[in-house]
Amino acid sequence: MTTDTTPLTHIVDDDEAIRDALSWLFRTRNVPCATWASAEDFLAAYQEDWRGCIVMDIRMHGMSGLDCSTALRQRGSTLPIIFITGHGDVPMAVGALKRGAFDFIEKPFDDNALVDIVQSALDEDARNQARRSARVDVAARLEQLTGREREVMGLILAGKFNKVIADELNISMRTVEVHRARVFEKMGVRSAVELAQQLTLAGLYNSATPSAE
Amino acid sequence: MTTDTTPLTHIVDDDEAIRDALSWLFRTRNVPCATWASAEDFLAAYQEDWRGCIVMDIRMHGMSGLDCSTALRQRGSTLPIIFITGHGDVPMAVGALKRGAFDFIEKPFDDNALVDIVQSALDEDARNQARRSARVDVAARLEQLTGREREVMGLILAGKFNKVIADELNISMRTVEVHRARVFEKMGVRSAVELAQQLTLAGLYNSATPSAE
DNA sequence: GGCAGGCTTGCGGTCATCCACAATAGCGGC
DNA sequence: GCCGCTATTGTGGATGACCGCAAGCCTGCC
Repeated sequence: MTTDTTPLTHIVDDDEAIRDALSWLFRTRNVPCATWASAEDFLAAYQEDWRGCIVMDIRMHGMSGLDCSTALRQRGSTLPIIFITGHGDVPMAVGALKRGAFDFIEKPFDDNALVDIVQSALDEDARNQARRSARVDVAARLEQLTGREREVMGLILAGKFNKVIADELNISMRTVEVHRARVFEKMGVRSAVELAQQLTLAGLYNSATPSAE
Repeated sequence: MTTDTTPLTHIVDDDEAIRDALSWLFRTRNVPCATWASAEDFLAAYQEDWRGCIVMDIRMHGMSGLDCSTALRQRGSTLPIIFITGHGDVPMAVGALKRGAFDFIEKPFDDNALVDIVQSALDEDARNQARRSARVDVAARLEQLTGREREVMGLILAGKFNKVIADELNISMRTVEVHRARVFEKMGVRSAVELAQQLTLAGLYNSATPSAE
């Protein structure tokens, strides 16, 4: 678990008046927040393990909000982004949402509505982080496996007996047993069932389960 | 597999001129389509196993497109819906997309762009159907299980030994073995590993896998 | 009352898994 | 050359999974 960061609502806007207004709004509602005067500033500071959400103007001097969101996604971020715009149109809103924005609202907006949206964005991020950390954890464990162990694991998940695995890899059953034990140990599970659940949940293993029938 | 229906693009609009125009457009592009003069007509005819997508005006006499989509979702439909509007605004578009609409475009629209959107909607539906049919299949198998069998299955997926299961249910090991065999048989798998994969993939089992550590 | 379906159990045997103990061998780095 | 890591194999035994055969009990339904 590398999560030591508190959820923060990041305000990204090149208009100081807006930053101050939003900042004040969130603080009075007990929503921790930080402000950034440009997309560039925010991107420069951004760390992978940040949690929370982003409230960002779509039109700014320099990098636009849309470009900023694209850059974030490329860096693997899943932080929910709420776009704010003064002169938005339908295609822009649709494009932003289809690219994964959390919401898209127009100025002037209702304070209460925005706070509600931010709250649900924070909730979504919390859910994402839970799934994500599970995936990262499993991925890290997979990294520790040696090549042979990975091979054996694949055959275990294909439901094959140690005997068959030994045959396919042209090694003895005993060796398979050793690899198998190491796989379980390194993956932190105590049975093939747990292994299957862990990998299937994390979506890190595409078993070619031969559907019966 | 109950899928015997061909993917159809359903045009729902109360303006006959639009219906004719869209219908002509799709036919000339080899996209099979059907037309409906109102949301009510469409809903009355709609069947669970329909595939394809929906191109619907958001503002119509009688039931609106948004209400129609809500009704469809309540009936379990996941058909991608593309909204078309003459006088849409940003909040309306955002609302529609956040409720699961596939796209939201304004009139006048570009023919080629619409056909492209419909194509990707059809693709998405095909993907959804694949996932869905797997889920439905597994759900049907789960239905066949008796209460006791479901209980035993839960404990198997929790990674417990037959001995422990027998203990917890206050029955003999032999009985557990019988149930276990029936579970595998009815679920169409040949091992606990396959069972775990199938259920985890279908998302129909929330294993309280005690994370090692 | 009889029949079907579900839940239960025992016996005995085969096959698979898991593990401790013990050992050989290649490879890259200090 | 020694060390650490990985891959390899063997023996033997404890434990668990799976199966065929056989059978008793209870409940709901015709």
